Parts: sequence; structure tokens; C-alpha cells
Amino acid sequence: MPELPEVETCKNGITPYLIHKKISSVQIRQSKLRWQVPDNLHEILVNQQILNITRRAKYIILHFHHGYLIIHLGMSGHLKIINDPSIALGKHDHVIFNIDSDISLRYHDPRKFGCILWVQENLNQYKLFKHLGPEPLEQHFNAEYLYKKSRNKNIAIKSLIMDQTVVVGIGNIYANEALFLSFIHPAMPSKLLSMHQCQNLVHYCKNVLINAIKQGGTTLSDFKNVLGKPGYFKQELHIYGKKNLPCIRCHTQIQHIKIGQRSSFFCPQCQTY
DNA sequence: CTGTAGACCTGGAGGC
DNA sequence: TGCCTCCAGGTCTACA
Repeated sequence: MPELPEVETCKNGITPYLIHKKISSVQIRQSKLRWQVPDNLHEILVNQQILNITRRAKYIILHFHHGYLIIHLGMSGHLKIINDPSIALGKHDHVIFNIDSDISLRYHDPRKFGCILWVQENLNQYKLFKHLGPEPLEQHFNAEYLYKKSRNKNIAIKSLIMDQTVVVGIGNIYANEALFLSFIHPAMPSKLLSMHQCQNLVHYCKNVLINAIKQGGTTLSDFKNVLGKPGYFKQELHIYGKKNLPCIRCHTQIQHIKIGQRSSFFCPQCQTY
């Protein structure tokens, strides 16, 4: 489920139930995620208060006075707030954070590509964070920046905007969508982008993410959705997954190719270079 | 440094 | 039903 909008929505969904609360216990049922979950997590977190909950790139960060709990959802992870302890644990509910007698947070991740890590150093210096690019919705991600970053780069523009050292949070679906809306071919060598195309692309990257966050936010305002599976937010997709369907703009058949081993969809009429 | 392929892991969909 | 193959929202690591 997780590109930036889903992670943001997830963070916003869990925050009201966790903020300022103390962890009463931690149960690790499966510690082999992308990296080993620290086996002393219970000792680290028991009786500790969650001071804040933030997001950086696709990481959710729980702030404690003595460090940070870093959660990444990988490809298939999600977080559930459970308000009824009698709800049976699922096969892939790997780590359980109990808040008090009736509220707990469950980390669920069938493919185990995510991670749960404990970090005590300055987050900006942390190995996984220090090379991250700017947040896409912040001012620092703008046309001039993208233009500069794309000079002398032969890699496909789609791969460039998915490169988390260039800009964070843009995953495969939204990269496809933003390029379609910008009339840019996903395989176009980055260095060929004009300033005008950079302006369009930055605009639509932000646009697509903002709209998705809005829709996710709507979904999550319903308590049931925080409890149940967040599912995939019904973003109106124009191009992703639409192989062989007509382009909504010109009715040309949408093509499907692999770029950097990732599924890429484009309209051969509208998106050129 | 740049760019690419492989690796991690499970489940669902579709073909036979 | 069952088995096989392919595919999936991410990103680190190894290698040319």
C-alpha cells in the first residue's frame, strides 16, 4: 500500500490513538523483516511515552525522549489500531505495541519488506535518512531543483523521480500518474527535460500526492477504517494499470513497458520525447 | 560516480 | 481443485 500519501494517511490515522500515550508492552511475533527487529524492543519502550509521531519520506517515526522508533511499511505493510483485544492476531501481524488494556497498534506485513528499527542518534545523520532528498510537497522541491538534478543524467525520468535521494515519497503509481499528466514519456532520458517540462512535472507530482492525501484523509476519518484494513485509497488513476485501455485524452491504446524493472504505463501519443 | 540487476518474501490472478 | 508462472505499492546491495 505505501507511497507517500498512504504513509501520511496511516500516520495521521494512528496519531490520535497514540499521541502522548505510554507503551505498556511490545510483542514481537516475527522479527525477521527487512532488518532484524531489535529483540529488546519491549525493554526499550515499556512505560515510555510517545511524544510525537511524524513522517520522513516513507518512514513513520515515533518520538520518545530517549530515541526514535522508525517504521517502514515496505510493499505490503500497514498499521492497524485495535480497540478490542479479542480480535484474533493475523498470520502476518508481526509486531504488537500495546498502549493500555484496550488499545494496541499492530504492524502487519505479509512480504516482510518493511522494517521496525530503534534509533538513538540524530535522525539527520542516521544511515537510512542522511541521503534522502527533499520532501516533494516542500518548497525546496521545485522546477529549478529538478532541472539541476536531471542535467547530465541518462536515466529515465521516471527512475529519477522515484530515486529517494532526488526526491522522497514518489513511488511507482504516482510516478506514472505525474508523468502522464505532464505529457512526458517515462523513459525519456532525464537530461533532455526542458525547464518547462520540469515545471510541469514538479507541479503534477505535488498535485497527484496532495489529491491522494486528501482522499486518504477522507477514508481515515472513519474509525472503522483505522481498525480494519486501510486498503488502497481510491485514487482516480489515469494511466497506472490501464494497459491496452484507451487514453482518456486521445483514446490511443495505453502501452506497458518495464523501466528499471518497474511496471510503467504511458500513452504513446500524448507522452513523447 | 553512474546505472542496472538481483535480492528479500508472500499471496493473488490467470492459464492449463 | 491443483499446479505453475507471473506479477505486485520498496529499496538496499553488489557489480559492471
